[in-house]
Amino acid sequence: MGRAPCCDKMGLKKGPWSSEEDQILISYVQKYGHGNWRALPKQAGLLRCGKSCRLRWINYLRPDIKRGNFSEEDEESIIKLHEMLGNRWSAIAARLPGRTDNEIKNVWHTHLKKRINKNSDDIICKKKKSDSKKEFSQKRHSTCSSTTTNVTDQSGAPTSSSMQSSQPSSSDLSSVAETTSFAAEESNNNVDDNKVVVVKDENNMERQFSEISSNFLEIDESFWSEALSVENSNTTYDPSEFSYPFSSSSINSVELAYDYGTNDTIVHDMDFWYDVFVKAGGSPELPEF
DNA sequence: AAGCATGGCAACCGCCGTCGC
DNA sequence: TGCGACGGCGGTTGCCATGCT
Repeated sequence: MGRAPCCDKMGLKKGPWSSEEDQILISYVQKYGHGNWRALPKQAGLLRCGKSCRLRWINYLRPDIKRGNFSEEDEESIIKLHEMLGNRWSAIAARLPGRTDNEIKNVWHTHLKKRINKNSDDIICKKKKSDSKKEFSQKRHSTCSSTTTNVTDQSGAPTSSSMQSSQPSSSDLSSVAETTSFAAEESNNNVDDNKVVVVKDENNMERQFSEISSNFLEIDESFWSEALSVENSNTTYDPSEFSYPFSSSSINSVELAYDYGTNDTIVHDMDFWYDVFVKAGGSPELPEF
């Protein structure tokens, strides 16, 4: 069953590309483009399969390829992106202009994975930081004013009441961020995992965030760096491409990642989320970019 | 200097999703 | 609706360079 690999065709060359082959491919693509990879080698006079041509072009011959060693910043970006996206090399590459998925994958396996393991001590430190954030979150219950309501969905998924349909336009986001404020009172000072914070924006529109402290702990540097990357991409993002929320039970994450969960998803300005996060009791020391 | 081990990286393989017929 | 062609992706392989003994 299944299609035979295209390179199984008789007479097709495999292995490293010669400079002559490279030149043929480059000049052909520059002249005619690469509308059909399978047909390309035949038309260009290359004894390669289309897949091989495509790979060679994408990973090596493309004019916008940034060659050379990865900078420290690049490597940090990869580590953070991998933390958020996992082994989705193409998604990571899309956020690093000029770098290919193959290159990033290689760098990860040869350098960064080892570095991560080596830095496991740092992860422990990060955990301690999260613990202090939790402490901060609990402490604020005695000082921060807000209203709370019960979350009714047993699965932990956002309830319909917490997924509001009214959405600000993208252009409104900055102003919303500046003026978001808490509703005036808190009915219960105890930490209760079934409560949500109700935040009102400048239009007096209620916006709900759960107070499940463990969910708050998921909103760490990774969240902010991903939010930043989404913001910098300057496009409407695809929720499926966004690693937050990790699960439907992460009510805060849902609320943060989606603009109240409608189909017309809008990404809030990161300042907005930071404002909400801090006002909701997140450590003001975070994020650290 | 020779042989072996290890690392780095280009390229390949096979699976999957999408699209057109 | 089913099927094949195709592109894209992630995992893996294998070659070559370098380091070590």
